[in-house]
Amino acid sequence: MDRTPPADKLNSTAASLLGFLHRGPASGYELVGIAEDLIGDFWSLTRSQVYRELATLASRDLVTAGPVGPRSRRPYELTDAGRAAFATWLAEPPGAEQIRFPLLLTLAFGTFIDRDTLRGYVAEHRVLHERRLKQYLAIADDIADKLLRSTVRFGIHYEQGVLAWMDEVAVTLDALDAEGE
Amino acid sequence: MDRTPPADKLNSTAASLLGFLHRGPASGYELVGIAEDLIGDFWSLTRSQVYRELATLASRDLVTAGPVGPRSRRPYELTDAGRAAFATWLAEPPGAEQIRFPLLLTLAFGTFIDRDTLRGYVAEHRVLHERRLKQYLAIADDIADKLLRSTVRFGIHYEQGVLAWMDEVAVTLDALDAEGE
DNA sequence: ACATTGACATGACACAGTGGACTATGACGC
DNA sequence: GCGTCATAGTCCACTGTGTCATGTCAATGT
Repeated sequence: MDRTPPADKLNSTAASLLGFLHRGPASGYELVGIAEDLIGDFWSLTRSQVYRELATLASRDLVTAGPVGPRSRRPYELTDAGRAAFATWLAEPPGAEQIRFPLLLTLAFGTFIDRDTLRGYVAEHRVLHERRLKQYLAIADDIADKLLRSTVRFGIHYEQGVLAWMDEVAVTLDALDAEGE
Repeated sequence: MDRTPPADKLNSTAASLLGFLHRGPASGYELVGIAEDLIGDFWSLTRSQVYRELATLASRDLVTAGPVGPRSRRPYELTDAGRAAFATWLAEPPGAEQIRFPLLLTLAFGTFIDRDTLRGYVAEHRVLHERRLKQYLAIADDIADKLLRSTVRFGIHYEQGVLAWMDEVAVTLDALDAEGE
């Protein structure tokens, strides 16, 4: 039997860390911030996971840990092996998105809830999505990197879709009330 | 100090299981199938998690495990306590959606990839989203429950947004090629 | 009758990802 | 000097995902 070579695949968090480190050395805390800034709403890095992965990456020599700096901040730097591993990872086609949208679940159970409560839930989410859309629109044109800008453009299309859908839901809820009369 | 009462909060998988069990007794396998059918693309239940949660729910008497049936299938049934716990959970406003979209991450790292590869990634995803949109459109009008239908309507708005965005990305990629000339 | 195949069904496990609690450090205002 | 707050890292429990192993039953061919 051919024994499978180690392969040492990167998980997606590790891969994105290597990616962000191309911008220069950064600490775990900064990396979380960078990811949040750049595509926070469509790609999450959590602190715990980041620090764990950095430790693992360091042990694999894909990054090197610098000396602890000012605020006990420890910068990590990409190694050549790290660059190579990232390039390999990038060559794989990205997987499908995953979405978990509790509001949709709640709506699916809508028969168990009174309509005003549902309306309230939708309204609460609506303000959130309006805020996001507004913010995306505000920053999109200032992003120099066209591809990075297109990720924000995704956000714009997404939020517009969500808002249009919410309008529709409002109409549906009213229609149900009218029927129930 | 007021000691916090146990509260015994449900996680969202457990809650959705209780919700789906309102339709009648079902086994773990069936529950996964039901969830998949009803809102599969925007709410995931994985088998492992479902079986774990069913065991936990049973130990809390929120469901009762029936005798193992035909294909070693074990049906679970909602108890009154389960119904109550579900009602309590429903009264909490649903949290924000979370989305992890690897393609966006890849795009954010677009400077490290040649444009044709990117185009290929986008094209691959495109067929997937076209297929989904088509399917949602095909079934939406046949869903009797208006609220359930609105979850599919979400899918329609979402996929339309994604497709419009992909068109935009294609233009952006072409523009970058033209510049690079 | 009996083996083969394949859909159905459960479970075990390892790993990835999340969220909260906790500690410590240093900048800043007072 | 002292409190406060953002910064920064660590730990831990739990939730969620993906894969593998095992078993069940029906249909099919021989």
